[in-house]
Amino acid sequence: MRETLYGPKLRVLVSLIDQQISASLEDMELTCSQGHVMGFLIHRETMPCPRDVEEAFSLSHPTVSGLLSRLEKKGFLELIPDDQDRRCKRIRVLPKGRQSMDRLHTGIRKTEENLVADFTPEEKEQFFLLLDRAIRNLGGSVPTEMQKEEDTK
Amino acid sequence: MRETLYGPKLRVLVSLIDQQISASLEDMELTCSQGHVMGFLIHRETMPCPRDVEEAFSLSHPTVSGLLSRLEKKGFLELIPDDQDRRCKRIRVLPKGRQSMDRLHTGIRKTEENLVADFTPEEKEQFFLLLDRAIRNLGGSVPTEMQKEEDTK
DNA sequence: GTATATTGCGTAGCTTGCTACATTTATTTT
DNA sequence: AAAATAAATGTAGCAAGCTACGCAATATAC
Repeated sequence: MRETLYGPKLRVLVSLIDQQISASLEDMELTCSQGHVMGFLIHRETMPCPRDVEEAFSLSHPTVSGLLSRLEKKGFLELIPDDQDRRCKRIRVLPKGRQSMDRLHTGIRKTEENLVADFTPEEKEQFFLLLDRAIRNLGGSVPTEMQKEEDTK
Repeated sequence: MRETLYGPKLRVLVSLIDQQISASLEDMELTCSQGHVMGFLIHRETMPCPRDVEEAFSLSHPTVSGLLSRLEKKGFLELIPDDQDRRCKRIRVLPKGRQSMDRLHTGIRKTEENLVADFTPEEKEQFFLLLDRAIRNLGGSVPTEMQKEEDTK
């Protein structure tokens, strides 16, 4: 009867993913979190607001606020007040932000590939489903991330 | 053909685990990280030094330093200069620290149970193995955690 | 139409992680 | 023995996560 803790394994895994993606983003002045946010922003045709980022990544609004303001300071995006709803801000990705896309994508893609390098297609699918169920078991909601708009429920 | 990213799911899962364990430790004035460190410290018969904590959790020394000083401030432990080697400090767990153990263990256990609440035994085993393989695929080593001293290599 | 929620965001202040640099003590070289 | 190296910790400063509180704008209730 061995101690079977998932928590520590999950923690290590996340930190390895972070390290690997950060390394690939190093020369772009982007951290891993910032990279993911940029990835999300670039894939939206309508200009998202901070709230959308919160929901996409299950982050609190002060965290998102900090991320966006740092990205703005570095010239990756602009925050523009919305005329329709003056509570909201619209996020406009600037050229510098758009340039980061390729690097980011290959970084994430490569890390994701490495992660499941020796998995069979069935195991990949299984891993996916188990993660989703675990998230729901803890009362969380599965991140939709990079999905196209139509299948976001 | 949908985008299949494991990273975001893993991130969300870790953050849910943290929240849940933290919640169970709330009335002990302990955070999740502090709880884990206390768990480690209590299971050592010889008084550990900060360096041991660094290695056990793969944390940097400033991080450990911060954790320990907060735990000291709250009366869970004492940091005592070592006479043999005056560079080192020895960590003495105080009674208040010892009392935290039960709460911590049930907190972790309950979260772990919730996580895989609707998993069949086979799925639990599968999840385990997939996590281990993913960690190895990214060049990491599977955490041993809370092991007894004799089987720590 | 006014009163009351609700929503979106800002700020303050905390913990936890990091890197980089400094300091002190031990150890190793020479 | 003196000098150089290594080891354990301290400190500064940053990013990223959080909660709690506040405020302005919108939506809802009555």
